[in-house]
Amino acid sequence: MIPSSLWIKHLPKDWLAKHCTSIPKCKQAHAVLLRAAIFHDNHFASKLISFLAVSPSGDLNYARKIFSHLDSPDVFIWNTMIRGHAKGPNPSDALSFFYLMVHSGVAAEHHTYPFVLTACARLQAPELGMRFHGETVKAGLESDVFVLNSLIQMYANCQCFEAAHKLFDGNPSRDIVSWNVMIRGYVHGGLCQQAFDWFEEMKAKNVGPDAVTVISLVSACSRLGDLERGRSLHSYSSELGFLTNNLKLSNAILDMYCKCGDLVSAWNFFNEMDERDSVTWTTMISGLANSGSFQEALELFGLMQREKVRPDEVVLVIVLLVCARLGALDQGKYIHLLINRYKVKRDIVLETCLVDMYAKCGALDFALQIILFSAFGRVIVVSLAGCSLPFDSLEDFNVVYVP
DNA sequence: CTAGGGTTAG
Repeated sequence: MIPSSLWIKHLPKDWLAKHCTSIPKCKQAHAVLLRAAIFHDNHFASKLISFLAVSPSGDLNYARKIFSHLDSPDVFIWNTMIRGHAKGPNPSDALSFFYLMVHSGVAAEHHTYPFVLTACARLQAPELGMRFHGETVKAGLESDVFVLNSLIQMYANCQCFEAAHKLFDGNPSRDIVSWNVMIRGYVHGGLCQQAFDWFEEMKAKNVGPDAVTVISLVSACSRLGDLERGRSLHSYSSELGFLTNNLKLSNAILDMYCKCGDLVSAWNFFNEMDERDSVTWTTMISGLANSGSFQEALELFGLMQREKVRPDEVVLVIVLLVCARLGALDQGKYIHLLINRYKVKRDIVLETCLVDMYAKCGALDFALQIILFSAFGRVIVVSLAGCSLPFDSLEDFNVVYVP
């Protein structure tokens, strides 16, 4: 048998980095590390962990599992775990990892703070963010542009605009991202006019703006239903060439036309797009559905199928709602079949929509079947329309009205 | 290795 230390030398140096591109491949890499008895080597484990924790097609739980077997993770690995959790569904886990790291004797550094501050921003926890702010000052990191921008973002997203301004005003380290996070914070808090004012000031000062700036402003127009301003941001974007190779901006503009009720412009824009992803399709389909064009929404979903775009849970929710609205049982059953065929993640929203669709289509036996086999125990069926509900708060429940 | 963006029910 080849000694493991020799065997691993035959792997190209970047084998792991290139290899960790999907969950099954990570499992292989994991096995290789175990066999080669280098699983506890931070250098190798960190490649695995960074894919699993940070990549959108990763798996945070798997990353945690691997992490828990490491003897003494270095600061890079800790940062990666904090980063993954800050962006994940439970940002407070990022803070738990931060405290675990500090308690294990590994000191936070300039890479660490942007991640914990992101977690604070998402948790709307400015008091906690202020504590980290203090730590960055003590560590002399406040002028690091990454730390600075994540501090501004944290305050702006928590609607602490005075604190955000204090950091922003006249700060020599600030850049285009500092402007963008301020604007984003205003839009997030519904203060859209302030966001537009900042945009004007930016242009006056010859800073940026870039595609990210425009996305925030376009989404402000969607919220306000401000078609005129949305349209002018659209032409502004094409003039400056922001629309080429920027699906996120294109999707935001498409959504803006839909939310502003201009389905004709939306449809034209959709047809002119040279690249579309599942969000593009979802946005257009939901635009049709929300404007009452239920049949057209289903037809476009059919086209999406023929174009072989994998439906995600969001678009399935929308078409299920359409089926419920139309009482289209056969189409609804077909959507149910697609959910199984594509192994779409069945979250509580999707599950509830399935129950809702079957119930509204009069197929109560199917609706009950879903409830019986549901992984979510809190799906409630209220079997008579108009009856009052015996709960003070519906937050913990998903209620389905059966007509 | 790091910061900022779009779609989601009842």
